[in-house]
Amino acid sequence: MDRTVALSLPPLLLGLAADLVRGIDERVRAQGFEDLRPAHGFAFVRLAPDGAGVGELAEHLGVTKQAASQMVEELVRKGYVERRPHPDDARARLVVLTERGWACTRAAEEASAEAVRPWAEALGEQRLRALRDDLLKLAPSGRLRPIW
Amino acid sequence: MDRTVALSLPPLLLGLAADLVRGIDERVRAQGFEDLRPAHGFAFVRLAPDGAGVGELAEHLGVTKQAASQMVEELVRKGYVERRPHPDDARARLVVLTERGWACTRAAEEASAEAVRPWAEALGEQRLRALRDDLLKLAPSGRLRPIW
DNA sequence: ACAGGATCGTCAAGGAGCTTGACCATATAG
DNA sequence: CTATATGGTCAAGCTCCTTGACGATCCTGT
Repeated sequence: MDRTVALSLPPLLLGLAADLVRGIDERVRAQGFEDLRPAHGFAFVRLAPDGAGVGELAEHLGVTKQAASQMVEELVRKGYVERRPHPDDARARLVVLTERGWACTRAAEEASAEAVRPWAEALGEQRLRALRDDLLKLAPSGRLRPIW
Repeated sequence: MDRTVALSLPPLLLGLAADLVRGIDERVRAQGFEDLRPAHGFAFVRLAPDGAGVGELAEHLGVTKQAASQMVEELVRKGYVERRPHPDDARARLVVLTERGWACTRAAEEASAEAVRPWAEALGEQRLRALRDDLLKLAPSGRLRPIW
């Protein structure tokens, strides 16, 4: 395969990803959530549906349980989540979003849509959909972790 | 524009970017460069052509001069770069790759090509080229910085 | 029923990588 | 030829992550 094409992809993709993260982060902060960083957004993704345990959150973020526990402690202190006793397991605790946590999640969703909007203008709806389909085929793992 | 498409793009793109970084990093390390992290690769990108000053490197990475200076110090200690006096400015120093630095750069290039190879198989050469063209239109800024 | 081991989560200490603030040396402008 | 701007470093501190140790609760085999 064409090596020139192959070698041009990583910088383009990583640059675009960095721009995207920055764009979303700025908008979310502008909505009044200035005490949050992008990493917190990745946590919310896991916590949003039904809550999760600290271990599950750690697995999702790709960090140790201790690190996840510390992040939860921070989010509790800032009022975005709360720890509840797990219904079936007295060892475990279920970390769930508070109302403020949900408000932030909605703001992040809106921010994402706005950050992507210029792409629709640049590519057209059709190619944007094709882009989505292509990315879907490349099957990224569920893990959303800031590795670099 | 279709909100569903818009909202599906960020996780896909970020997940793929994370996978890509991990894939390249693993291959580079496997080639014997175990004392380097992805962030060093971004530095090499800026240093490779003709070297650069600490300030320029800092700008490229999106960190303070002090942070860039510390990274240079680390790379000097590990033998990947060296500091030379700047020909025209006695204040400045030119940071350039050593032979080992160039070897690593070549290894990273090869690693990138290999990490992308599965994409060509999944999409076909034509759509991969279209993907490249689309990403090019979305004009990411030159900055390659791990923000999240 | 219960001993042995696995699992959930936290506490504590330490380290890597970044920041801010202060500072020299040199370059450039008025 | 002072006055200010710029390139780079030194030092201290902060943030987020890690490893290690631990108590509490669960599960499994006998």
